[in-house]
Amino acid sequence: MIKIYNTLTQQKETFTPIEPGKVRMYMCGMTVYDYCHLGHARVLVAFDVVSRYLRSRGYDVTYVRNITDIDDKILRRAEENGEPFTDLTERMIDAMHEDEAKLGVLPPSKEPRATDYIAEMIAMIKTLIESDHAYVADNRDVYFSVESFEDYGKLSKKKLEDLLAGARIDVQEAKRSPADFALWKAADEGEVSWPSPWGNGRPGWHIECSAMSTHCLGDTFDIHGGGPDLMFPHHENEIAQSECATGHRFVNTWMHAGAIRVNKEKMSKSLGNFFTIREILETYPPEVVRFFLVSSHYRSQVDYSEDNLAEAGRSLARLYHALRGIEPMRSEDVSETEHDQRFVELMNDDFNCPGAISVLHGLANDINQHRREGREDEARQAARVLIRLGDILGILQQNPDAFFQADTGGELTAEDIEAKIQARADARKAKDFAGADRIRDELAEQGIILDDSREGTSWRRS
RNA sequence: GGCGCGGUGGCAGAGUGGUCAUGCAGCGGACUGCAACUCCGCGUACGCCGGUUCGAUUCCGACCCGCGCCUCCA
Repeated sequence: MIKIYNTLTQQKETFTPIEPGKVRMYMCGMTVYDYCHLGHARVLVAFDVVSRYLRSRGYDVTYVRNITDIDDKILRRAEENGEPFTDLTERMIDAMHEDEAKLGVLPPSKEPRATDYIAEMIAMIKTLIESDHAYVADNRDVYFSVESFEDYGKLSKKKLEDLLAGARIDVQEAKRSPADFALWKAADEGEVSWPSPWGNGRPGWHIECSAMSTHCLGDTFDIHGGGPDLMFPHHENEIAQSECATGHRFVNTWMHAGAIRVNKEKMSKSLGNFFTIREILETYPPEVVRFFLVSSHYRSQVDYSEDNLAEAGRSLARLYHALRGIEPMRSEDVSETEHDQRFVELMNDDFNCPGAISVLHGLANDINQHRREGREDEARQAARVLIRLGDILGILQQNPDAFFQADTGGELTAEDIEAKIQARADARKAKDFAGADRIRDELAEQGIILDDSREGTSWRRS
């Protein structure tokens, strides 16, 4: 029994898919006008884990994550760059795919792009106009009439009168109500546009997600997720559009990830305090970044700092140490253990990854203990379980040596290091400990740490 | 101002009405030529004040502090 915290009801609920055995989920993806930052990575990883976990529990998951490839910010950036907006978006989509792959984020089942769904958006807008939920304004924009939907605000718990009273809402002449939002924006001469019954224009931001999710998943689907800052107005508006257009409940479970913070402030584009995934990957291995992200619950906010990332690296290293130099037993020879059960118990409770990681550490401890006491089979079995559970979180799938010895731009090659290790072994054999220690110290200065064991000496980059 | 979330040991971070989170760092011991790795062990943790209770970090209320949303942002 899986429980998920539903933003809509503000409580954990037992998850019951609409269609038994199948899960239909949608996540709001990126607006591709710039490189992804850590906040994006957070959401990407969080929902990647959700989909992996649900699949591991036997669900047939259809995971749709859109790409917003038309938007004012994109047009502005392309204009600044002096390039067609499609060049910009193609480049950023490629970059995003690269970043995702590095972080171990599996491709979604479908990745619809807004520009491929203009017709569906227009159809939906038409329906909304026909049912008086939307209107064509004097400036040729089409707006959704917020007052026509009595549940408006149910997700973000906002009251319409409070929103209307809010001094920060821009009162546009053309809108009937200041809280109304654009479904279709009329294009000026020379602007990027598509033909529509209301003249040339481009879609508003929110309508694309309603059109794409409905088209790919149906009027009602199981899970809709996204970043914390999408709850209002984006998701609120999606609900309004979709429920008015289809007449059905839009989404059963709403999931929102917590924010990444830097110095106690939310990492965001507007504050400019963001770190892109690629710049962080210049310093930290991708798996460490992912481990850092899954080390805290998806709904809680996490503080980005070098120290926290470094600590995540040390914690992950402990897990890989346990796996090093061991041949895991074949999966089919390892049945479910109490560690698996504990892991599932924790993950069933709203995807408690930090708790699940504690199970992984328990497994590492078991492996080390078994090996120390010569129980090779037990160790190999536990190693299999560790790798199997790690896979659900998207970690621990590398060869441990590859993890420890990944080239971080040091001057020494693996061959150099092996040669020095041999030289040290010779010195030790000759009881020249001073000489042996000198070699070890020299390597340490280059960031190479040696681990001796009965089987020999292994090395890793610090 | 409205709405929402959170304050756990040196740090990170789960969780629970009454024996254990877990990791990092630290300390002691074992192992080691010495280290590293590993193993064993250690540390008056639950913002503050009341209330409920046999018993509260966990439930209720007040208070203090921090954060988020209310505008484009994952």
